[in-house]
Amino acid sequence: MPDARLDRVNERWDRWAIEATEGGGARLAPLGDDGLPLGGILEEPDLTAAVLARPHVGRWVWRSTAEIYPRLLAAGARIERCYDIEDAELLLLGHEGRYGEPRSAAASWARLRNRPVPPDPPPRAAEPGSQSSLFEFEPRSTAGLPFEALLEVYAEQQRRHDRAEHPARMRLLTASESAGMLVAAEMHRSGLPWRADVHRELLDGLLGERYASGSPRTGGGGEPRRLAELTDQVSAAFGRRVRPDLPADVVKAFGEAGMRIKSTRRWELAELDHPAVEPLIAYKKLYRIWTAHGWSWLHDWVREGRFRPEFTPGGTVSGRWTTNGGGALQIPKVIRQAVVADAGWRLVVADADQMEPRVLAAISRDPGLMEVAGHDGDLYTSLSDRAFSGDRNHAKLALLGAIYGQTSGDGLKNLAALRRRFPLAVAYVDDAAKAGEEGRLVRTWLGRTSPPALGAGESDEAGIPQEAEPQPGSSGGEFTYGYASRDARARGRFTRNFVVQGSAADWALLLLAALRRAITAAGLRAELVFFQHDEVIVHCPADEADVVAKAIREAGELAGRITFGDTPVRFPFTTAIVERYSDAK
DNA sequence: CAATTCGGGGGG
DNA sequence: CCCACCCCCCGAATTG
Repeated sequence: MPDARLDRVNERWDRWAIEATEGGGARLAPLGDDGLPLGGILEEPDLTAAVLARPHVGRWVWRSTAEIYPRLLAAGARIERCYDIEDAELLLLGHEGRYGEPRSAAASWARLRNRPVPPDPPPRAAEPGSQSSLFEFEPRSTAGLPFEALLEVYAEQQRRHDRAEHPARMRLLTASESAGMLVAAEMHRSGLPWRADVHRELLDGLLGERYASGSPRTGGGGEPRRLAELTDQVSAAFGRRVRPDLPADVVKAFGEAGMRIKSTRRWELAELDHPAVEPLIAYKKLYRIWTAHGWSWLHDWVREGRFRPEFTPGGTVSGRWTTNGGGALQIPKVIRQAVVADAGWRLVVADADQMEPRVLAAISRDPGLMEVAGHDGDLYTSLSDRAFSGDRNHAKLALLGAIYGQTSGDGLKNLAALRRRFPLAVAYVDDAAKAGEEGRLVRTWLGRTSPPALGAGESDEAGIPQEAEPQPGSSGGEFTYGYASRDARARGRFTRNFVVQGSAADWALLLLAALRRAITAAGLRAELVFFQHDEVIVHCPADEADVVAKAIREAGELAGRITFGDTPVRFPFTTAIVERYSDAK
């Protein structure tokens, strides 16, 4: 029971730790500036009621958002901010160069106390069509760790932020990724509006009806008529039965026709002059839709007019999100016709314009590139006017080449022009590449840190130029390019791209947080329903659409200032207010 | 037999 | 000379 002192802090303090207890209750404690509990620990019988009774709490500190927030949402308790201890642990470990150590709160506490560190539990697979992690309703929300121990872990994490290279940025990183966790849970709950009837019509039109018999995987029907026809056309072109879905068979068939190919990739087939090419390419496109986004996918993933993928903020090393199940970040363009707003509602589809080049301008502080990125207009056009005599495509390729680490082709010439005009920008990514080649770590603007090179740490070679490795099957005496081995160069391309892609992901977290807050503050019915690297979709009543579009643009600019500080770089969006996702752009 | 790898395609 | 970066998902082939 709360004593009088706790009742007082209840009113005054805005940071509380909380955990769910067995039977739907909660354990909670107000925290001081040092992250330590101010007084005792409270126990209350109803988790949701405990949260709803404390609207003054500005930040809820908990072990895992994915574990606790879905049930709060289900009970109608949206919260403003949280701090996700296990997510922060992952970011802090990375920053400390301890990538790969277990990130559970239990592991963190064990390290604190010099006890045996438990390995992380294996990630569970997504459950098709699940409303949320409802089957996790009761289980081990405390994960075997006493609440007091969890609080110790949190307090120590606060001190670890202080020791980061840029403490304020690191705090912003963990806070914004925690906000991302809230957004992820809320998007899962809202779901992307999905018209199964439209999807089915689409499939019937593209693939034709299904013949009887066939693998259940493909929706209880056999191979669709259109695929069977294309298989016949391919076979006719070769003069024998050929299975288009078996690369080995296709390679062999072309060989028999006197055409040697290394693979059956689309671009390679497109080079060939042969009657089988056209039906083959058509087959591949449709086959992909059939297997990955066909009737079976629809059955597995769409419930009651919504597609509810599980979003994982920071799911990739660079900080980009992943989704778990359903392939939500790879929805083919043609399938987007099935994403339709509810009656009287709209989809506001917003795409950040040339996000990565703008981020490079912001992080490198290159004066010329900041100038180019300081306008809302097309960045590549503006770039080409300055340095590529008006050739937009050359400008674009050069910039992307610099960001990706292009090593050959026409882009290299253009890269030289880029280097002359934007020396700081190119130096920024070159430095990141050099760090990677030398086995050093690099960080995003906010402090997300690259994983170490494989075998780094055991080797004394970090920082020492390595010899090129002989190619398998080569006769030795391999020509060496610069100093770095093939692996080191690959790593250089990775770290080069990491600082840009990752800093863009930093910005995207702030964008989502700002947008979420703006929607709430304006009291809109709008819901964030989709996020894909540089693109957001908000589902809202038609009369809110203009306000939402404006809120997105403002959130983009705000995210730019919060993430990168004082910068002239703009972060504009292309927004479309549509009823169907496929009508955007 | 299940688990892993390969080849191909989808997204940014 | 490595022939750009980050991913997910599928079926077939291969491996344990």
